[in-house]
Amino acid sequence: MPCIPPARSRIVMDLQDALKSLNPQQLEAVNYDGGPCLIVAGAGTGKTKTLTTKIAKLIADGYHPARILAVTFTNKAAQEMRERVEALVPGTGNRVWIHTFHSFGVRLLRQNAQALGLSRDFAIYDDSDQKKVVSLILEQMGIKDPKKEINQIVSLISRAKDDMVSPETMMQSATASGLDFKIRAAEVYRRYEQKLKEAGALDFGDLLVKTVVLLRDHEDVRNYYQDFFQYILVDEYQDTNHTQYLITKMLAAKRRKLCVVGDPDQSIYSWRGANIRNILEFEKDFQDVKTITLEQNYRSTKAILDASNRLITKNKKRKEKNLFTDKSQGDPIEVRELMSEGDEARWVSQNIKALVNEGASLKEIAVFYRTNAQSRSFEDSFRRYQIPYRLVGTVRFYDRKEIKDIMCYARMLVNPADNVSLLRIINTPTRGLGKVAQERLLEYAENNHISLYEALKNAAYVPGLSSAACKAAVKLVQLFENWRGDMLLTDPADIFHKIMTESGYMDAVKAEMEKDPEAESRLQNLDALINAVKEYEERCQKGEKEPSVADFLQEISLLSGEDDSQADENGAVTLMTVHLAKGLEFNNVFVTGLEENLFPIGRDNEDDLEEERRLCYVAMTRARERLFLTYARTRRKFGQLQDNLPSRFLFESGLLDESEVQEARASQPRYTDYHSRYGLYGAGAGGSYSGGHYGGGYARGKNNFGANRYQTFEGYASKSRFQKRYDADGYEIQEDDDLDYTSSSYGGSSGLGSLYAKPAFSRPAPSPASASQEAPTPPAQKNGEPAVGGLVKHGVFGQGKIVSIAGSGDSAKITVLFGNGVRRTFMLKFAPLELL
DNA sequence: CCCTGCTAGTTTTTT
DNA sequence: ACTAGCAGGG
Repeated sequence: MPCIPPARSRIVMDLQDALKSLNPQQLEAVNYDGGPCLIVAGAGTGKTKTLTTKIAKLIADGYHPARILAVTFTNKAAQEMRERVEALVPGTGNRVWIHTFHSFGVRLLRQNAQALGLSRDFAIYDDSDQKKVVSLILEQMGIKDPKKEINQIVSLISRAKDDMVSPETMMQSATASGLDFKIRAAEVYRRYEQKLKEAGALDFGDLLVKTVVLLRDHEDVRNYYQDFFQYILVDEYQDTNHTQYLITKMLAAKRRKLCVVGDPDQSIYSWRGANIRNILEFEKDFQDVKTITLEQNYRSTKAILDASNRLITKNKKRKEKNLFTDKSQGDPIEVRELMSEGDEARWVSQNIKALVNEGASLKEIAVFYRTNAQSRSFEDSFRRYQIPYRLVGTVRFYDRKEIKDIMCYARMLVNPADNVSLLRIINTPTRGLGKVAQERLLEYAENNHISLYEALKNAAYVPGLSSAACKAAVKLVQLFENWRGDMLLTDPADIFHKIMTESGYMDAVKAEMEKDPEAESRLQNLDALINAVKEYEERCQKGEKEPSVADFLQEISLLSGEDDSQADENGAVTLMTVHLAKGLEFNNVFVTGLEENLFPIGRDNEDDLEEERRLCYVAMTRARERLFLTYARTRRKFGQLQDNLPSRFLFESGLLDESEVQEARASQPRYTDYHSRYGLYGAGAGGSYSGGHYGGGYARGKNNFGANRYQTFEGYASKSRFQKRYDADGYEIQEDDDLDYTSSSYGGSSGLGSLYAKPAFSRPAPSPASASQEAPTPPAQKNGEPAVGGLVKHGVFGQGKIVSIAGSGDSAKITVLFGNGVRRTFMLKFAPLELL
């Protein structure tokens, strides 16, 4: 966890020491034990420390650890809080209820599944599952082009749930609006709820909605928890949504022992349904609120704090608050204009190198950007400069294909009605239940109001199902029934292992490795999954609960990327979106892409702009010592080159001066001019340039070559202390000119079609050019039966030897090793081979 | 069943 | 610019 350097977090402090180390406001927050309490904690003001100390103090004062509820924003934050409480009051860390709202919901819903008519082992659908459901519904509704609407509708449904809007209510307002799309969306929502119910599944939103319903409609349950929780603490309150607000309010209604902590200036999740009003109006929502503001910042230098403060005061809708620090002024903040995103990445890389030379540790360096897409240029550049990095929050472990596949098998075991999961793996690995068979089965299930799995069981009665498919179905059902029996006898890790092997999945991956060595990582991931299950089992042992597949599934479905990326954070630069940076801190921070239309990203109303500003504020306030801000004058978006202006946030924070920029730009040639002068641009590129009339060049490269050289001209509104580090000729980094000719074709008008100019080191083409000119070859099996070891001829690949023949009938496959080393597998019935 | 080539969507952020 | 997902052909 980068937010607390290990050296510091390992200091074991007892409660008395901790109390002594607090400032008066923090101490007041810790000691206050009256009614509802709002702690407005600015960036870097020791919020987590205050919260954990407060929990420890409550316990010391006689509150029962197991009857304190602390809600955090992420699982990772929950974990951290747990550790810190444990350090302060040993033996209690695992007893306090420390959860995210979602995992708290899971816990409550499991405990009270009966009251809601819910299975304890409900499945949890993530957004890809949601999408799948919506797409099935749209298909059923006969929408012609369903793909277009899926994302929009999923998002509408999720937002509706955040606000406790039912399908019926949504339909009413849709009808009132008269908009076709809205009416359709409301109808999809209704069917969606139906489908989830049938599948015994809850989506993320449901975890909160059902919790509200449970507490609201079941007086006994409500009473029980209102009494049970003696104290409730909610962190990151500025990012709570309406359902979370309702849960908080209901739980705290009786005892009124509620403490919420947050910073309105760091509210950055409105797009996910978070409602900043929750914190702004806390004092109206609850009577006799005690408000404590933490304003002393212990994190950043004065320079950093001042610039951040200047920026955030440009927001109109905020609670007045003025952070101050005892720290020194520190190094000036560096703002740097670069010509392109490639340049930006390169500049950042060079500065990272410089920082490291000065003794900085890589793990104390972070690069932030507004959109995930921006990570790419940094990754490229870091690889060239050999800077180790870790990318946070992109592909989650549990989102990887092979993991999801196996998880879907497991989900089917726990919950046979889970159609979405079954659809995913019904033919993975391929077992003869292809598209047609799936359609028949789905149709049958739909007509008879049974689950897909039931249909599979009744395969023999499904009209139109081929006998082969029927056999395959019986086999698959047998697999599932066997595993289900095994679940009673053996532990989850063993079940997962059985799934992987007995389903044929392992073999399929291994077979894939023959062709594609990359597949090996999939095997490793599967191995990692088994390990994860084993770790889970150990956790259960410690917590003295019985491990089960169902429980494991629920636990991991709430994990995000950061939660399981603890691997190898030592000695690596951190790359992440600004959103993920919330709550973290680093000695050295680069905030990149500070351009209009990117950061702030194009949003059209004042509220959205204010949120972008808060986002920038969050980014800047992550830095302890050094802060670097960069923007690129041109950037590629959707493959189009765009000219951008520096972000208004640079001006608002007083770090850049309008006139400074204009002056510098007036005296400098434009980027595109430069290229035209050097004739680097080919005809194909012209269209994408603002000028649009540069012709006559040769190739269209990625052109950072030119951009890099350009830096020798100098003279921008640069305040870089590092600018002199460029070599006099600007060529210093030999390998960094990504002028590659592979990425683009010669101008379309040249008539060369798809011929690419490959660099010398590219892989040799598998098919000889001469062969590709030949006419299609006649079908196979002209003369007798093929046999292993026999010789064949292929129109493109030439002569080859039969390596293996697998399967029989229509699905028989033949693998041939050709003279040029190419190995190919064909369907025997289609193979364009001639027996020799 | 597997490969290829084409198209469309992506790029705002995610518990 | 890049990719995933597909239709169509072998």
